[in-house]
Amino acid sequence: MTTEEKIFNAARIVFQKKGFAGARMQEIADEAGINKAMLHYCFKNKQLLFEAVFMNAFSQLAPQIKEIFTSGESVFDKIKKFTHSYISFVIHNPYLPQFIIQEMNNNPAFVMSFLNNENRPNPTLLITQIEKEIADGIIKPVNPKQLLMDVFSMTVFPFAAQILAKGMLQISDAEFNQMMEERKTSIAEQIINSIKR
Amino acid sequence: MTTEEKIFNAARIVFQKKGFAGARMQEIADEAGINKAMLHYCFKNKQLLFEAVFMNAFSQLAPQIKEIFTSGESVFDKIKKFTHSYISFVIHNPYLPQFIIQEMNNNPAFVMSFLNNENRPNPTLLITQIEKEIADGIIKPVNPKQLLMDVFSMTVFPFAAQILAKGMLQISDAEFNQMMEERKTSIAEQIINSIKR
DNA sequence: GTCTATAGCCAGATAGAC
DNA sequence: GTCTATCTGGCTATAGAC
Repeated sequence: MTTEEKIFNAARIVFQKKGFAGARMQEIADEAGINKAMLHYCFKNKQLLFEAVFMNAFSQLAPQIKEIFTSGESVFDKIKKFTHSYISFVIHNPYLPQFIIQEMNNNPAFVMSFLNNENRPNPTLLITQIEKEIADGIIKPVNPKQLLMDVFSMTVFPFAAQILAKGMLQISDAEFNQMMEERKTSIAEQIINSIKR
Repeated sequence: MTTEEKIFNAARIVFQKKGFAGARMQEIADEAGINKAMLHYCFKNKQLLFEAVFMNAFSQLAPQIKEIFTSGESVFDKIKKFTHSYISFVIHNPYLPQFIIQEMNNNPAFVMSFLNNENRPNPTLLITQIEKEIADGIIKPVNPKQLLMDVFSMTVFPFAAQILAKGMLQISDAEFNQMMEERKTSIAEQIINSIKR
């Protein structure tokens, strides 16, 4: 593993746990097992190191969103695939959702820059598809955006609010993971069941 | 409005927007329209000021959780009441959920201290009640904790991930509020519909 | 490329006048 | 109580030896 990779991985851990403002360059250096000066040698400054980490985090999740937004399958299949692939991935990167949401709130301007480029996932096609399947009598009449909000909510929230959820519902780490395994299929089942004709 | 109240309100605004680590005492003082030294005169230090704000934020939401956890109504009625009252409140305090979730992640140890006291909302009774209504044939067999996770997810997530959700689904502030109004009733309808016998 | 030492700045906190 | 001025520590960033 190159020094740059060691720094990058350490930075990911620290930034995801503390956020941009709370992270300390010294802590990242310690985590990487190298000297603080190397961070600046490799990544110039804190902001650029952060942007590298954030962009990487975002790019790991974006393809799955893009898939549900643009693939040619039926709406039901898309929902099934999304919940399954998203949870499968994020169960091994449990701090990613909260990290992204947090930094979006703390620094919306910066983040919007690459939510507004032409590569951002665009829901228009999927919304049109939902409207078409409603017209075809496959799906009950629903607000397509509400449907998408439901899917994202049920899938992402348990991870984004992980500590709160564990504390409130009094569930252990093991039980949490077990529940998320179940949700890979149960979320799609419930939603599809409630909207199918 | 007393000076203390001016400071407290300013602190709430800044802390909720920037988080503990990102907030600056100077910014809070400017927001309050008073001098930085007054912050320390009134609240001793940044940590204590933050704790006052956080505890206040948490105590505004806790009663609604307690209500669903302990009141004597049916499970269906509880779900209906919770989604309605939670959204009604939070629509006027839209940064509260994200604020609480963020600081829980950044500083779990501190927050757990008052999630672990005897006053914390305890879900045990509600879980028992759900199991009873399942045994009575009112509710289909489901994992009670998954059911609660569903309710919280659908209700809280849109606010917690507000900026992300607005960006992804391309919805304006007005449209967002309109959607949340609909969700006051639609969430409960969908969930109840999917679990009732 | 990797380190030590340090510059320079900024934010939290305090002293002290009024 | 409210202010101005200042101290102090810690953090980002850099200079410079090896």
